[in-house]
Amino acid sequence: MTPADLSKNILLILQQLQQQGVLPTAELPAEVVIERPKNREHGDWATNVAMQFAGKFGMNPREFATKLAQELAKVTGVEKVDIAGPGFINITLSAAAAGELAKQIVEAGGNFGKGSLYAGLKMNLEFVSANPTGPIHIGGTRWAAVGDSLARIFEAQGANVTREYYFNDHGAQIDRFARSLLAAAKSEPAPEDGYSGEYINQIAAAVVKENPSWAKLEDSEATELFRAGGVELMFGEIKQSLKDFGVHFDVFFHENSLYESGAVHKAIAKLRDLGHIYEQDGAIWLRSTTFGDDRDRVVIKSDGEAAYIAGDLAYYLDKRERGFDRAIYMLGADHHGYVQRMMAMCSAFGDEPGVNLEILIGQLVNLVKDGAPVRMSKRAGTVVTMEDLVDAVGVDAARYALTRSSINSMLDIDLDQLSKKTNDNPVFYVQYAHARTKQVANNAASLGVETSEFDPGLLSHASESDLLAKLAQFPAIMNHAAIERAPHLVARYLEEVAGSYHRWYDNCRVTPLSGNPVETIHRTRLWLNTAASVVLANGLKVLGVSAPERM
RNA sequence: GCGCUUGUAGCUCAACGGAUAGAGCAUCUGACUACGGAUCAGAAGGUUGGGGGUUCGAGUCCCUCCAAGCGCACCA
Repeated sequence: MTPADLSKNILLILQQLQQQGVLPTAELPAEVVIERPKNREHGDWATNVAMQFAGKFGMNPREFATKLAQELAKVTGVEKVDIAGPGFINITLSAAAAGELAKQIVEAGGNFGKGSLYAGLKMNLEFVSANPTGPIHIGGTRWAAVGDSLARIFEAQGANVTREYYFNDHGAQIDRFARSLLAAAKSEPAPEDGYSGEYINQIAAAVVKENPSWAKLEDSEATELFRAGGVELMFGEIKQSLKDFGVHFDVFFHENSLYESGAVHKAIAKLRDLGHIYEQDGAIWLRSTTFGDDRDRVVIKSDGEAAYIAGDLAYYLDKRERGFDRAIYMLGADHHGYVQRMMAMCSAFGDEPGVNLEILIGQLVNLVKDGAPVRMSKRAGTVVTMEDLVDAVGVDAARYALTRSSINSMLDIDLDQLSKKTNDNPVFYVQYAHARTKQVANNAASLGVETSEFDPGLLSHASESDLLAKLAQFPAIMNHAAIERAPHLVARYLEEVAGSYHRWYDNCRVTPLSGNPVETIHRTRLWLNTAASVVLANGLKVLGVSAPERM
């Protein structure tokens, strides 16, 4: 008996009561929410359905709750139903009904926690998309961790997810990058608005090595040489970093390709046909104010060059033409000003904002040293890259730390904390719980405890009831995390599971004390131990964190 | 000035509009001749930034004020 089962049962009972005329006909709730009460005395599960819907039936909540409770108490596996406060319905399950779940989880294995919320939906999730003018720094690293987890969460709901990275390899910043490389090759100071740093020197040297005759070229040709070579090297480095971080992208999309293929002009032509393009002051404009933007946007500048948004138009159209039902962009808070114009663009194409196009804004990562914020600066040596972070704490700790907070909150990364390699990351708490499940299983095997028996009624200790209830919530957590686009919910949940598991371990032995016989209860607990193992492993996988057998 | 996000324990952060606001770290006190002590039990720690409002019920929704980060281009 899981919370989902309870929910279904309650809906069924409400329908029956209506048919019997006990309840008046009124629209039934689409879903009955079952919660785990914070207070143990309130039973195993609780629902507030009476308070939320009694009004619609013209009844007071307690009266409604009483009628529902009478029927609910008859359901097999339900031991006790109480009505509390303004109309909470508190449900206590029999130990056997609750314990049944251990076996279900073990049998579901890697599938436990999956759902069908987005079955068949083609999603394009674009994240990181850091400019290829330098290595990925800590901010982009956050999106790498969160975005990949989110993709896994969507996939667990049946979505077909394409992870995509957009390389801004077109336009002025790449020009600056190319000129910076050329300057470095000539041992000249970096251009005023250019890039500098050790990595620029290294890339320049690498391009020089590949093209020994570069110095004979005109500056314009040499710049092209350095552009192509530099961008290529940067791509390679970024891809390698992402791979080392455990993040796989299905598509690396090059902005430049939109210009080379004519997709930009095609997109503008389409908008022109739709009547949303006009000309003024020598420039081509998108009338985005029609769709809620606070001003119209220049698409082609008066000098004939495309504005940045031109690429975005073509890129979005390209995604839709590739068959994606939903294009999700993950952007940093410094880009939140784009949301309105992007949504306007979506509308202009005749699509539905928020459905076909969704933009997730995440807050930036702050660097902190000695309690004071520091600005990332190459000269001051305070740039923290993805590689730096991984070198300092490892992939598991890095991904976990970046994923366990809501993207709506700013994250402080403490430089000293990083270099200390401390044990205060909760990931170790969770991983240790998983390792423990494996060690317990090993001990059980060597002492001849097997899964040949399962008597769920024996899982009656308070810590077992607590652990079972916690495990039962995993599918709901995964569903919620998908709807809210919030991978941190999974991390927080795992910490709770780990806590429940550790407490259970402390109270209930899977292997008998030496000299004592193996009994049914030990064999039954082995199922629960494996169930905990399954949930911890499935959850850690969603976060891209390893589930070690020993630490 | 306008907009987006945030403000919760000493610190980092949780909490579908639900009951006594929770974890980890840090602090203090206990627990292995018992499946790994990277653990557990317990203590302490809060006017959820201030003030109004909505309702059976508000950290959560609305208004307002305060504070912080970010953004308001024919830059990318």
